[in-house]
Amino acid sequence: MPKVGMEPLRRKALIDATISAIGERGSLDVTMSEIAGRAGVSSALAHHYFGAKDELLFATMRHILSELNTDTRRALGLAVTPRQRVSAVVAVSFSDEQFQPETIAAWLAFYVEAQKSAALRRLLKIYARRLNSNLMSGLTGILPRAEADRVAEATAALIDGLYIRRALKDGVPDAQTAIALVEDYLETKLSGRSLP
Amino acid sequence: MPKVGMEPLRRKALIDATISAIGERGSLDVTMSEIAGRAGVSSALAHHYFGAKDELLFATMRHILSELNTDTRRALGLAVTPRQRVSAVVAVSFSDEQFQPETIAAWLAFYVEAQKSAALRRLLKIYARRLNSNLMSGLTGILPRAEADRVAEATAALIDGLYIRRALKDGVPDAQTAIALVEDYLETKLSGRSLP
DNA sequence: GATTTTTCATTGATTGATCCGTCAATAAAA
DNA sequence: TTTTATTGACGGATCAATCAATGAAAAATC
Repeated sequence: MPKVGMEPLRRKALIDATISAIGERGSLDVTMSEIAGRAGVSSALAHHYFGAKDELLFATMRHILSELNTDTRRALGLAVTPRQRVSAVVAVSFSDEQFQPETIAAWLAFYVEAQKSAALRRLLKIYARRLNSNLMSGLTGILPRAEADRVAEATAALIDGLYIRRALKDGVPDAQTAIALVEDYLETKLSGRSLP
Repeated sequence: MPKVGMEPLRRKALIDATISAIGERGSLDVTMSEIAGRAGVSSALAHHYFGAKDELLFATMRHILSELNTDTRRALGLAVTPRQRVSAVVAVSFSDEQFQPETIAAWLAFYVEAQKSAALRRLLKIYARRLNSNLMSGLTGILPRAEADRVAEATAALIDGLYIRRALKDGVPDAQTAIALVEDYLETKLSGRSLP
């Protein structure tokens, strides 16, 4: 069975297993054995490819954010008007790929872990900055700078808040409702406005 | 030193120590020894009064939510108009007592833990329901039912989102700005409206 | 008021379980 | 024969939880 070129396959399998394990258990308190087991390998192999648990978790978070980024770029590519850009960012955040319980649970768990790990914190700051930048790329075409800043901040907070509530399966259960809430907010802030 | 009636004092000290330990470390991964040490007692005593670590954590979360509730009731008591009731709820959420890094970090950590612990999940659901109910107690005096529901949901999500961002010390660092953001949202949704 | 007894407070030491990370060994391509 | 893939077993560290033992206040007894 041992064939060459297993590394990328195993890495992918282990990262997927990490997401599903974290998603099911709802926290980063998953053992290397459990993750490896889900990926169909021994825990020793997980250590072989990732060195330490920290690095596996880090790689997993990077993978999640990377997918979010890819999806966002694709959606932004299709948007034409500034208003569409804003909606595209929102839509992706609650898309089927991103708004899954497993992913959300992992995202939340990483948020907590970021308080301990400087590396994770850096990663999440990048996410936050990117989300802000993506929102601003649309908002600055509609609102004056200062106001755009505030709306971006509020929208980002709103998205994060809906995420966390989803994680607890409390209130706003489905993506449709979540999008509607954010869009409703944006509409009241943007309606009737145009480039000043 | 051993005197009678130590129990309530120790319990309080241990809960305070738990909050500060969690706040400093940023997660529930604190040992009983560390907590006990901060409270100036042995870990055996912590077990003596709380039985298990779970119960100490549970008691700590209950304490945090209980304080939030007390403050909210006081603020609501001073509010006269429905609009003031809404603002009171928001103000308390970001008051000096509630919006402290330690408390926020603990709150976030408990959010994650709630996915594992049914007891904690129940506690947080109560918090969510109470927050919603408190907001609605003002909003129903201003908006029609359906719309009030949506605004309450969005406001709650906004508050939670600002909390989580505060935990990461990213964006919206101070309470003033946070309150301004939420109030700005409320103003756009409520301005010019009155009981239909 | 002096004593004995009971209750409460407290801890050091220990146990048992969990889990990360390592390592030597195996097996199959290349 | 060298490289790559893979694992079982193990060492070592950490911790939650227990327990027997100690000391000191309070209550009961005389």
